[in-house]
Amino acid sequence: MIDKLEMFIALAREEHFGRAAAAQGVTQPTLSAAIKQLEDQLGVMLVWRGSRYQGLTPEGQRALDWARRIVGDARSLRQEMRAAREGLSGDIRLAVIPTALTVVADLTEGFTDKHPNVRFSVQSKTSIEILEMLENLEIDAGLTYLDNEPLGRVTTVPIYAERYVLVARSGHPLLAGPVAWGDLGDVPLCLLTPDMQNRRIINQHMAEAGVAVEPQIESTSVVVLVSHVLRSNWATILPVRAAEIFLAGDDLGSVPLVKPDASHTVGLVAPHREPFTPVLTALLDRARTLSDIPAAIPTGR
Amino acid sequence: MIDKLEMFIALAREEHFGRAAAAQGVTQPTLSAAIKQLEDQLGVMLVWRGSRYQGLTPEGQRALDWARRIVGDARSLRQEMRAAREGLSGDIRLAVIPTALTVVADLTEGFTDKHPNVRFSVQSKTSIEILEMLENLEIDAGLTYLDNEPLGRVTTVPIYAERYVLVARSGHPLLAGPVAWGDLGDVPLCLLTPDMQNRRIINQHMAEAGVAVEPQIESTSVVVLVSHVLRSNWATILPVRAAEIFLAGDDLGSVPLVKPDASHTVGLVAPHREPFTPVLTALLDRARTLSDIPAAIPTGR
DNA sequence: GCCCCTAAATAGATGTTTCCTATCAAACCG
DNA sequence: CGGTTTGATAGGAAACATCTATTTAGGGGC
Repeated sequence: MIDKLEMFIALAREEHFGRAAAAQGVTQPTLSAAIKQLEDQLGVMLVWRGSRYQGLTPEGQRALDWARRIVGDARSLRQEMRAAREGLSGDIRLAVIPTALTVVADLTEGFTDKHPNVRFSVQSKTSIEILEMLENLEIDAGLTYLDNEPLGRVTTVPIYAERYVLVARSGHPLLAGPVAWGDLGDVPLCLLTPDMQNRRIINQHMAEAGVAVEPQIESTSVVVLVSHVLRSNWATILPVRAAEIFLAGDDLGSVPLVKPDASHTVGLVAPHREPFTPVLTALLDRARTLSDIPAAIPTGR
Repeated sequence: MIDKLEMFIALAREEHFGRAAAAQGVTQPTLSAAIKQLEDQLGVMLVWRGSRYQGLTPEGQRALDWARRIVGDARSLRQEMRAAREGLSGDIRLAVIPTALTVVADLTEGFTDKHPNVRFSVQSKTSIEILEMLENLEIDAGLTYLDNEPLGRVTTVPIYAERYVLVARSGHPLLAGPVAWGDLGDVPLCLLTPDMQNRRIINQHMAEAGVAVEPQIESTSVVVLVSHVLRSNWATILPVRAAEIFLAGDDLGSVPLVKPDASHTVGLVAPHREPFTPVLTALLDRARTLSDIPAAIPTGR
């Protein structure tokens, strides 16, 4: 039964019998049969049938919610029993927005010493993808914005308030002192792509300051942005925590972006499933110890 | 997997392999094997083993919590799909304290007209048993006190405030006017047994009024109490809602018990499992429409 | 309009799992 | 110390799951 629910979840996620089967490590006929059996046992159609996958029926949608719960709880049971057997162990699968990637090290610091059998798997995703993956049980927790766009039913632990700096090559004229959002009108910028919430936040602040956003370079990767900034007179806008790591040398400089002093909370999100498994509890605890780290605003150099 | 969790729950409830097997409709070796497989899959011992059942290990206890959730959610899934298929249908299993038995009719009234395929199964239990059965998934909802003793993690819908009357044969001298708890010192009483919360409430009020509680007849059944009262000069103390049904004829009379005007809330309790199944939602809604019924206090006749 | 390609369903074979009956071993009780 | 209760074990039949191979059904391209 639980196996079949897993397959059903995979099907809803992949929207394709063959891919869902592959994801579950079974063949396509096996998955087809499992879905059919599930439908027989529940006495309702779950999937619109044609010669190809055509989405879930309304009942299928409701069943999917229950399936996620049941499968999630079953995994929690197994995980907790393993923790009881051999201490904290296993994988923690994290998905993180690009601008918070450096914060993962704060989370894992000390954690891996205390729990050597816990492994982390970290992937960079958009905030929307993070919430989807959380729903689909593809990750155990995410690191993303908490206060900007709706989250759904999750547990959150705020970790820090994101503040923004303009980053440019050393000697860039704007690095002389604080820059207002409104001053960015004709600065050539490299920014994240608009599917990133960080970019939408920047768009919003610039729109409020009355300037147009027309970046010359867009990327899903902060590294791409920074390497462009290093080569030319482009500038980029980054959260302090994301910029710090690139500011160690003398090549780059940063100044705070003011008017307004924008701030958005970033933190850990986890499925709201009481009680939490021991590993997740430990991770949330670790996040809580971090949650007082002040987001220092460095000045330009 | 879910079947095995069901067997595990049954074992924890029955505390006996043979009985648990019978309760699940399987043979004892099957249940033994299921528990062993569960232990193998989870990699921990769940049950203390000797030549007989010796309780759950700590891991078993934690696993039991998860098992209840998973099995409960799986049942909810099945129930909701059946509701989607053929409208509201199925059994609602209720357990009710003896003094609230008459209120069940208020709950079912109108409900069975609207949902002809819903069947009710009602059993009379103590408030403690009701909570246990709720935990063990043996009932879908209970009707019991909400405000007196701790309930645990459940959803509650208050329905009415219980108020108490003294019930005696017509012509009994005490029926002349309101009776204070303190006046009951040497009245011969028939009361519920002390495992009933109603009796503990009565004990408490009488103790506070400084009189001893020494009933001559104790029973778990209100009918037994009333039939004794009908035959002799005994009196009994009942909530208004429980007494009403016996007061239609001229044989019995009742007077309010005052000083203090004791009042305890009675209502529906259901497992807290979001989202609720359609049947349970309907039942809770029905209870909410009842929750304004004033508990009228009749005077003696 | 026809053909081809992709996607899902079906058929049949094979291996695994489940669950029964029968029996055994250990502990408890008188 | 024998009888009884309780759970574990063994062995076999039935049910189930999963695979490979094949068929059926749409959809798109030409």
